[in-house]
Amino acid sequence: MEADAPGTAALSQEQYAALADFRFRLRRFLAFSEAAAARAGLPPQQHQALLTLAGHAGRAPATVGLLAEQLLIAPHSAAELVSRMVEAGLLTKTRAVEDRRRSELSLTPRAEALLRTLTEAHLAELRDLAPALAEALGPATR
Amino acid sequence: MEADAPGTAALSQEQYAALADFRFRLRRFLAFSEAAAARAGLPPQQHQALLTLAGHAGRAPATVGLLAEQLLIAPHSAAELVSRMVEAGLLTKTRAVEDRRRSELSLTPRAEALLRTLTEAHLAELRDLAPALAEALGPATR
DNA sequence: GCTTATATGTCGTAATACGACATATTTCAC
DNA sequence: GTGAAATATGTCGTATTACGACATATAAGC
Repeated sequence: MEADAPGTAALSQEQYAALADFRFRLRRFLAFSEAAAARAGLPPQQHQALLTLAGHAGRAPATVGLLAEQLLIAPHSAAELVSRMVEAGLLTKTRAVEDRRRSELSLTPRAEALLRTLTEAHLAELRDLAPALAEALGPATR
Repeated sequence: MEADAPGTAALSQEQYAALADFRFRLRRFLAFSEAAAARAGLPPQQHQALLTLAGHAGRAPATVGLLAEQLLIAPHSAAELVSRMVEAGLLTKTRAVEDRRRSELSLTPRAEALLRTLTEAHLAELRDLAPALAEALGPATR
């Protein structure tokens, strides 16, 4: 029973409320994150770029294209982002020797220090928010 | 042991990777959401406004200020958003009788139909993503 | 009734990702 | 191995949207 066609399904008030609540909690986490980055003098996307690169350490050298993939932006947008970050002294860019089309990216010491502080704050915040977020995740799907 | 001062704490490679993974999954969910809204002809923020209002149904009439609060934007930004949505035929705005400063908002039938479709798609997507998201939430805080 | 606070609204500005386009390098078919 | 196609990065002008600074209308408090 209750196999309503799309557009006919009876969505309950509770389902709207639960999904709205989930998105609200998400927004607050993201707002926390942006505020923390701003306090560190970083635009939010630059923070995400640093985190992505740090999380990728140990694997093949990171490139502009990798950043685009992970940040879900177009390659040429990643190129612009990287260019701003190099200018800000957060990244260094080196032409790869095996494939001279690629630029290999790495964090400067300043970027590493900023990211460490930010990551500590985020892990602490997530320790607080994770239970409620996970909770909000459940009801939305029932 | 290991009560390092901020900025000295040893963040493991795993912690960076886990947090990066969590944010990546979040981005993909948000990208799904934006794409779904776009398919429905809605800017993402207008979708969130509709969801917020629908989730609020049954309580005191929604106002521009409520929207600002829930979307974490400034009241005057919410006013602009609402104005665009009224123009798009998604919302109706009525001056409240008890307090003529307030505008009470409600969804048009078209908005309700769009939101229903979108919400169905989101609940389905979350049914898929919730386990992995919840999983990614845990390791990041350990 | 006068001051202060609240709710909404207007306008110009800033930030950033995009589309359209361009260049350099590599790969692949032949 | 050479030309065509694919890949990786880059440039520039544009669009979108939230903001700051400012403004108006209404309400509340004394």
